[in-house]
Amino acid sequence: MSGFQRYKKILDLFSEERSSWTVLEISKSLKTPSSTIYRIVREMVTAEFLESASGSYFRLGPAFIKFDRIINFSDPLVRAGQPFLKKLANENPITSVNVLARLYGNNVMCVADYKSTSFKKNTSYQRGKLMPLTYGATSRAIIMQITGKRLENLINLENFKSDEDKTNFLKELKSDRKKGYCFTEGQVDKGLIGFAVSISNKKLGIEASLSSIFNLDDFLLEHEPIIYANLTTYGLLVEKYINEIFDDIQKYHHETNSIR
Amino acid sequence: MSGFQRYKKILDLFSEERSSWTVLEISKSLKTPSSTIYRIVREMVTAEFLESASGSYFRLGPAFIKFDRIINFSDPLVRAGQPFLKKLANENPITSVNVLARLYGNNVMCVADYKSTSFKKNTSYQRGKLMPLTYGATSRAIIMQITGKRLENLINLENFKSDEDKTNFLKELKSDRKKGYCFTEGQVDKGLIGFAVSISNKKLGIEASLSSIFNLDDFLLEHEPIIYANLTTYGLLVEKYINEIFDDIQKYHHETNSIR
DNA sequence: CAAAATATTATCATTATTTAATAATTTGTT
DNA sequence: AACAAATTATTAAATAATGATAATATTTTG
Repeated sequence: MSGFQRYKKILDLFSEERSSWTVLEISKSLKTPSSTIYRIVREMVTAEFLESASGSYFRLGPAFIKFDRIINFSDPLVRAGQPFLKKLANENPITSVNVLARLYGNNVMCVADYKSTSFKKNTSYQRGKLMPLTYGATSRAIIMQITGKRLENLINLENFKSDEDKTNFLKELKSDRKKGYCFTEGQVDKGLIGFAVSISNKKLGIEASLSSIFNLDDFLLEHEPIIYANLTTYGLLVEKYINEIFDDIQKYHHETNSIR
Repeated sequence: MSGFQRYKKILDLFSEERSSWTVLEISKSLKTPSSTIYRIVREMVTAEFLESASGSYFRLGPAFIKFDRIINFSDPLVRAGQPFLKKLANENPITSVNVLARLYGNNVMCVADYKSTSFKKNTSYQRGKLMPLTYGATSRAIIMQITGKRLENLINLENFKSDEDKTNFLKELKSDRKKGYCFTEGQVDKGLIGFAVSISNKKLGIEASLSSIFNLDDFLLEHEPIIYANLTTYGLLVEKYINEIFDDIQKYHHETNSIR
């Protein structure tokens, strides 16, 4: 274990389910002597990536909150899309959760969410949550942008029950790509349905989606056209704003570089 | 530059104002050969602490969003306090921003915030934001819990304009400690006033505060008793819930340890 | 579409850091 | 105060990082 991995392995132990660890527990878990872990943990506490809690336990430190905030205020997708989520929620015909998600490596991650105040159920769609790659409209609207070798590689990482399932998935992907939007029912959370459109920006390397999630019970067929119209309109708006933000960044970098 | 510092120094370059850097820029800024930076950046991209953007720029990666989420769902202060912020906002006599903040090392950091929907002004009180140590009620309600040598050390890190300023600050701190709450006017944002109470849990090493921030223009003297009553009530409730969460954690650790 | 310019990765001898066993110290608890 | 647990300090040996340079990739441009 060397380089950044040394630190990453420790951080990866911390989860929602198990959010505090003692040095001895880490040491056992990573099969590394405690004197080594003590030194590494001390370093990370100094850097505020860990902090000591009660009873010789340690937990994740404030550095993550700080950097998350910086991303939230500077990530082009979040900056461009966040303000529209609430509007989308208000214009949807029924109560909804509205989500911006992105491809990160081999995962789909939700980067912003807005739930109508009257939406009751707990959902899996929350900022920071990793989503399954091949389930749900949110993810599908992202993968359907990807083609060729890269799509193949991504898909091969997933465990399909059978070859038939895989072929089916690819077929649906193709038809969704043609339609320009995705719809799925109960694939992520039971009793919920999702609609999604793609969002992308080649220059910024953004492969994302905008989606609205509804209670199946609330849904009537007549809502469908309004939902699609909203998603399409706001999807285009988000892409437009991403472009504007991209231009701003370009301009800024140009300026700061010419000053030197 | 060695150990975790090697990585931290790079991450610390990224800010709200300057959220993307090229390897060459990093290399210049840290006075380190680019071949070295290329290697380190590659490591961090693999670990998702950085990600490559367009035009050979890099920005902060999704790992921060993921870990922030884990903190948000597991930090005892956030878990205990978050749900009350909205209630506090609704019960306050005038529109408000309500904030949970914590001492982290030598800084005060806002860890959760809820703004009444009708609150118009932009404020400095947002999750992840570092607050000045000696300005504002939010910070003061935290520092007033600290005494002796530790208080001295903290205070000495701050630049007071004069010795008189420092003595004054300490005097006010003492009187606030007696009263049990803090009030300040326009110290952080112009035109805003803040009220705060302390929140602490010795076992968990939490030194925090709960505060409500109002527009000076909205404020009438008759609001004061209600504001204090709300803050005090909810402050105690938050402490109670922190204790319950602490007991849960204890129990969980006891169980998982005895299984082994 | 080829050539020039940039960006990125690979190589490797040198230098510096990390490791982990053990001892020493500090901290917390009855 | 006495004990146990947690943490830090000290080492030689093992390992990894550095940075100058060369080799590729990738973009940009004429």
